[in-house]
Amino acid sequence: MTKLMAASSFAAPCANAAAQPGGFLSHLGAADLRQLMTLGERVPYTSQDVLFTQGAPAGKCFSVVEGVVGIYRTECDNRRQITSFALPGDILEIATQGHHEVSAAAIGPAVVWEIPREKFAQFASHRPYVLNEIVALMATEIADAHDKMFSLGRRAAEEKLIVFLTHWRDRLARLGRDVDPLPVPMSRRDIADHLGLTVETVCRTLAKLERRGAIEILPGRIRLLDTEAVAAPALA
Amino acid sequence: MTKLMAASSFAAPCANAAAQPGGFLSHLGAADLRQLMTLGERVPYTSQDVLFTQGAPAGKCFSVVEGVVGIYRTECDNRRQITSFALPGDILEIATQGHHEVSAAAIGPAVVWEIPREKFAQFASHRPYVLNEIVALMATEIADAHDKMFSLGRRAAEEKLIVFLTHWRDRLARLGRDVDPLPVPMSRRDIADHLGLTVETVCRTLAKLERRGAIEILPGRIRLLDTEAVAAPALA
DNA sequence: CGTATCATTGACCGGGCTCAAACGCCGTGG
DNA sequence: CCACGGCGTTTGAGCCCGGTCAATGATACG
Repeated sequence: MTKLMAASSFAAPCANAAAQPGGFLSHLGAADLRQLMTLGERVPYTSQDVLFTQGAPAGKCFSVVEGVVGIYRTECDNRRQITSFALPGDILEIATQGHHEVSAAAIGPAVVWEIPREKFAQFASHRPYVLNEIVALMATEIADAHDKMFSLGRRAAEEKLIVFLTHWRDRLARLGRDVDPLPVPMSRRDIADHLGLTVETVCRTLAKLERRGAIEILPGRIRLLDTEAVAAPALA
Repeated sequence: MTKLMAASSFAAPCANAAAQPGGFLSHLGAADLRQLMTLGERVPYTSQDVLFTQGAPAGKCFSVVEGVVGIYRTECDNRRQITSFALPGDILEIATQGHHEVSAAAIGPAVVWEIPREKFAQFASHRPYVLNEIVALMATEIADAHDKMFSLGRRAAEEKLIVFLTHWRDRLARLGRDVDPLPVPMSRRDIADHLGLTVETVCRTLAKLERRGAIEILPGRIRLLDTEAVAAPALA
């Protein structure tokens, strides 16, 4: 019933695609990928490290290689809204011009592949198909944002949690991870700031779901039991 | 204190850029624009008309020419989240592949320029700079989405209203509209569904703001008085 | 003039927030 | 090795913002 942060389980090497800078640009040829690698560098971060800050000039693009990175927007330094959790293969700030509109920080240990904006622009300039990839990527990012806006504006606490957990499970599963006891590396505060709730409400709602037999809370993990039934009315 | 829908004020021709299909592609040459025009068509809509529906196959791109178009996502047909209000010059579903992720409906009379997806893709395929425009456009759309997520998750009702009104004013002002008595063509329900509130809360909060002297409620319009002072702590 | 829809206001309630305390885990230093 | 303190989690008590239900007024429309 208590917490025993098993962060290492998340920094574990992943067997598949995302180990390269462009799990996203998987449509690129091997030669392109190799050259792209040389233009950027792998940067390791430890828990809570900040990759970039809202308002700062945007000089690089980022791609998560290992771990989880939280993307968030703050105001007055007290209120925070985590807009997404980036996983290996996800790209950050690929089209940001000028200044960062959001901040990013590592949730636990992480490795990020970083490339200066000009170098990437130059690389893409004579590879028109790369732009198409980027457009497709941004389109799915926008679709995700719409989903989250609906959740934030129109779902109750319990439904927010269930949808969040099932989506999180689906994303990890798509990366080939073991999700039976679903790893939940982010803190209760992170979850709260992502769903527009408070820490207390997150704890209470999770406890309620556990009492009802919908989930089982383990240290650093959550086992999803009959969320399908509970979430049925909650799915699109 | 009551409502006298002055929708016509919003269908009024606008003097500047957005009268063309691509207020967005304003960087295009005149020749390009003229050809683009011939590939699409101007379609008039009346209030509440649906442009496209979430889940339907996406066959066209849209660009608002006159009026306001609400973009929304629904679930179970009762809950609705309006993710944005599109104004003249705004592009809709430009990069959507497959099916629409959202629906769109006219808020009052509107004129929309529509082009089949294949035709636009063909037009853009040998004009690489068009893709760059699209990427920039989507980047600002994503930044807007982050703003809205913050509002939905971390702002109280009063702050949501104030921020919404000031942003709306700024957008209209950028289009060269008269915003002193700020036109508010959307219904209270639309505003509620955009801010994650109920109709009653929107009414009550607006009334409270009026009582406090921050705004003045007129039929179809709202005059912003000292929102600067009230909104000061609410701005980023 | 009757009807439907929207806006507004009131009464009431409840979900989620606030404040507070207890607990477990971990790192630190004696 | 253990005591201590800090941090994150959990749980309780109480309250308030905002939702629900309901009634009234106002407006557009047929």
